[in-house]
Amino acid sequence: MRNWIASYVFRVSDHLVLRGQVCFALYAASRALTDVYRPILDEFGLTYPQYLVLLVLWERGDDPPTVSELGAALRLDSGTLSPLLKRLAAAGLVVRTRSVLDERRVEVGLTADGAALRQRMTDVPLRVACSTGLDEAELVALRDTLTRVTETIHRQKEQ
Amino acid sequence: MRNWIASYVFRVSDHLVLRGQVCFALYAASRALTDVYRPILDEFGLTYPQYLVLLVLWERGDDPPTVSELGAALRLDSGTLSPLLKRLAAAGLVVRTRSVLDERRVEVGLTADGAALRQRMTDVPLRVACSTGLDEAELVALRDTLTRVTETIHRQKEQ
DNA sequence: CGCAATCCAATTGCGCACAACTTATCTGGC
DNA sequence: GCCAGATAAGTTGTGCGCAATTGGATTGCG
Repeated sequence: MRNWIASYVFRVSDHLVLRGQVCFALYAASRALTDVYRPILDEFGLTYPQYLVLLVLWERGDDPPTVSELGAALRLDSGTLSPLLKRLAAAGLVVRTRSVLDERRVEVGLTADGAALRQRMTDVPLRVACSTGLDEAELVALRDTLTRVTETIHRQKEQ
Repeated sequence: MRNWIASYVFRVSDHLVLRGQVCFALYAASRALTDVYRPILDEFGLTYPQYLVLLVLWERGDDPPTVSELGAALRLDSGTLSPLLKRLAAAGLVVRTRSVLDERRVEVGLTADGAALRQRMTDVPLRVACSTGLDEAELVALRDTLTRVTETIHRQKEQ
């Protein structure tokens, strides 16, 4: 058990073991954290990706992003966002308006209800962070490592 | 509510900021890594969850797991696994057989093709690990932190 | 100006994830 | 042996996530 920690690459390339791979750890942790969010977001009638969209809109304030800009922030394409935004609009949280200057673009703005939701959800990240069992330093380190991995991968793709 | 958590959440800027949250970093990194797998697994006609199922089957060797046991290893339920296993069976990589001792159970075994695939895929984890840009120590630390988070969350759920 | 190339959002199709439910089988208490 | 409850796998329905395509708007180049 010890010497396999000492040699991640060698062991894995030799034996293809599930528990030894970062990829599975990442996949499992991501779904586990979504499980923590689900009952909390259910109180607000939201799914996790819908909540992420609202995070971006709250952050943007008076400057409603286009579907593309939302996609760039969340790394999601129109195939995912179009129906998701339709559901947020049907819930009365969001309005979609064709840009006057460029009719290809659709601007995604908050309704009063959508904007008001922000105040009611301020403690959500706190509740989720607690469930990880990590302390502050570990949370920050984890976030920064993951962000670095994501950016490394995306940089490679652009070339 | 502990104070250290509050300082984690509010470190980067105010409330509810996308880039400041571990949850988004995890979600983004998981999808980014799946993006790395996609073209590689395409060569073998597999999706990422199908590859994970094969990892478990290869690891088990002569002892074919039931659908439930597969589900416990991957944290997936029959609603996900049943159709996935059907597709693996249609691809000729897997056979599903009702247990003789307990006819509720379905044992998932490898075909010759499914078993042979292991040899052809030994270098897959290496190719993916390289794309993260992390060194060996970082990979091991990341994997262990994520595994700890996942287990903490699951322990909380069982209570 | 003309029009091909580009861009943007939406749509289609497929494969997860997961909740809720159904069907078949098994177990324990009597 | 009988049956209530538990268990296993499958099915249905919803919502992502992403590739590929479509249709309308815009840009740029000659």
